[in-house]
Amino acid sequence: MLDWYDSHARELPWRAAPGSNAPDPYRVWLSEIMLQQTTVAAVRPKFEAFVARWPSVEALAAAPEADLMAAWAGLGYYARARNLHACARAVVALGDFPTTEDGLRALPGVGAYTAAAIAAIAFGERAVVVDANVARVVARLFAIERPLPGGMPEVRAATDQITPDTRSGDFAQAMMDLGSSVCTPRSPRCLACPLSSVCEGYRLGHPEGFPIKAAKLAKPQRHGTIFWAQHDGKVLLVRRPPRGLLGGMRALPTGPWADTPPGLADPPLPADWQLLPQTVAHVFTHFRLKLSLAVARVDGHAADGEWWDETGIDSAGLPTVFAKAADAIRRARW
DNA sequence: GATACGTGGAT
DNA sequence: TATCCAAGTAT
Repeated sequence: MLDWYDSHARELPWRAAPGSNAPDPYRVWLSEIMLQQTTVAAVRPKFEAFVARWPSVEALAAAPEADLMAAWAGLGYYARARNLHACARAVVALGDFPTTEDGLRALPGVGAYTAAAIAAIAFGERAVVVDANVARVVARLFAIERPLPGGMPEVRAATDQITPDTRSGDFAQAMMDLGSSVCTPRSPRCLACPLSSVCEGYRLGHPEGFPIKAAKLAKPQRHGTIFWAQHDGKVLLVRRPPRGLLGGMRALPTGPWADTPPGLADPPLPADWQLLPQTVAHVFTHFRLKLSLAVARVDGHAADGEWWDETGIDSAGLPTVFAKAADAIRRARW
């Protein structure tokens, strides 16, 4: 795997250049948080923007949390952004990043995977790094029958057996690159795989059958209403509660979310609200949302929130669901 | 152990 | 269009 990595590693902005010294722990940490359940393609431009704006953990810790949340907009899983800020401050308070897996594990937003990845990649510690790519490769390599996630202890034990004592960070990244480009979920390219000669899943003739996974639950359909209050070229935005869905993010005001369209229930301020004919659909991790769009021209009513220049709404740092709704409303004639 | 938590690309 | 899936963590 290390030989394969030396000739096939992807060039990624958070990786040290080939032949250079160990990568910057700040960049490794930031990239690992961003990459949690998120594709490389989505992370790359966000990572570049973050390190350009905040080149060090000290700079990130000193930033207002609202700036960080807005910069994170569009990446999803916004608890990561809140934890990122808390973690940066914790690291500054400590003086530097912990260098051990246990020390890293204690930081906000750093779980078992991320602690192992940072320890191995940034600090050269031997650590067993198991992400979704590694789990898939290892489940095929050993033809692990126990469905995931219940079979994760078995996957972890098998990964431990094949993790080398040196360059375990490169080994982890090699396994992830292999999972991403060769040992893919649907149609693995076994003819290009350096492990095919020792892969039990390949020998059995159905590597794509691993890992076995528990069935997923259907997503319920829910409904809600977005309120677009416009006054003198400005639109009312609010800050969502600090925890829960889209927690802490700047947002358009919404009414309750329910099993049937809630209409004009719970507007942010009294006005002559008008429902537009179109709706906006959005899919979250665990439910589908169909949004009605309520609009009103208001005359300077007091309301909790901030009035944001409508033409600059793209710079407000809105989560995608609200950006979609804003686009639909601005394109509509009303 | 189960559930909440986003989004966009691939198939 | 529908489904799957991603460098998971917190509770």
